[in-house]
Amino acid sequence: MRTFMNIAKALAEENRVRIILALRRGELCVCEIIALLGLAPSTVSKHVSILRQAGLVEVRKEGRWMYYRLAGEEASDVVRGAIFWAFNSIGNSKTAERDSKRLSEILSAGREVLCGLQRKGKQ
Amino acid sequence: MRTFMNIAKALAEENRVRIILALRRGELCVCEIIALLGLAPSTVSKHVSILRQAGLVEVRKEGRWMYYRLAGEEASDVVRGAIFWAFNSIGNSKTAERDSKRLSEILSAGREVLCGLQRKGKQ
DNA sequence: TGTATAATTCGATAGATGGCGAAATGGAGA
DNA sequence: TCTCCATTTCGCCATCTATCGAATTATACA
Repeated sequence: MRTFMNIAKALAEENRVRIILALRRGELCVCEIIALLGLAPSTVSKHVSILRQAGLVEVRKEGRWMYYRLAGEEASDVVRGAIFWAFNSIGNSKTAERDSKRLSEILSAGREVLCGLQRKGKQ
Repeated sequence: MRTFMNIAKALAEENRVRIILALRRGELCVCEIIALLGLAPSTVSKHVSILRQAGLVEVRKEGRWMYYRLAGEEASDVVRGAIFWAFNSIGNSKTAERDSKRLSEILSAGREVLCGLQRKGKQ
């Protein structure tokens, strides 16, 4: 029950749900999520932390950057069920489409622009 | 998105989730839910109201009593998906079993005892 | 019509939560 | 080592929410 409640609480906030939806495309670093949601870095960090504690997302560290991704097939039934429910319910919602478009712009600008020019793989 | 968020928020509270689980057995009147959860009537009323607004439960009025039941097959995908996710995730949890046992006791005592002797269907 | 009662609504309050900015952390590069 | 910067943690504040008791509503029955 505790696990389920943690996940339900994690999903009970729209910005966190938007993060989940945005991660369908693949992993994102924090600064990209910040750009998408338009929130303060500390706020976004808190949100992804809650999603991580709930088991909905996983994290990979690369240098100074943290890359978040959706929990995969190895995740528990509860987690996969939650993600399935969310995608099925709002995967095609207006909000999801708007965010998807916005995320395309953010990513097409190049991660170098967004996250600093010093980044590994800059051009 | 609004619909989904309403449901997610409704599920983000343990007492409300316990109500959902308890309703698997069939409809319950408010006083039975009160007995199960051990909360004040006003609190329980608020909870079922939130569940109803989210579309997770439906209500039937019979005299002075309100009978709540789970949303049925005619409900939207979002609603049915939420209920499916919850049952699949915690239908067999310790909490669910404990509540189920407790509910058996409550119901076996007879609704007349719990909800008043004046009730239609009394012996 | 009056009383009793199941349920809801209202009003108040304590605790949880989302938000930000400032400070701390940790890794990359000079 | 020192500096820079992405991210996180911390402290604070505003808002939301769960809870209760009191008042209200609505229905059954005398």
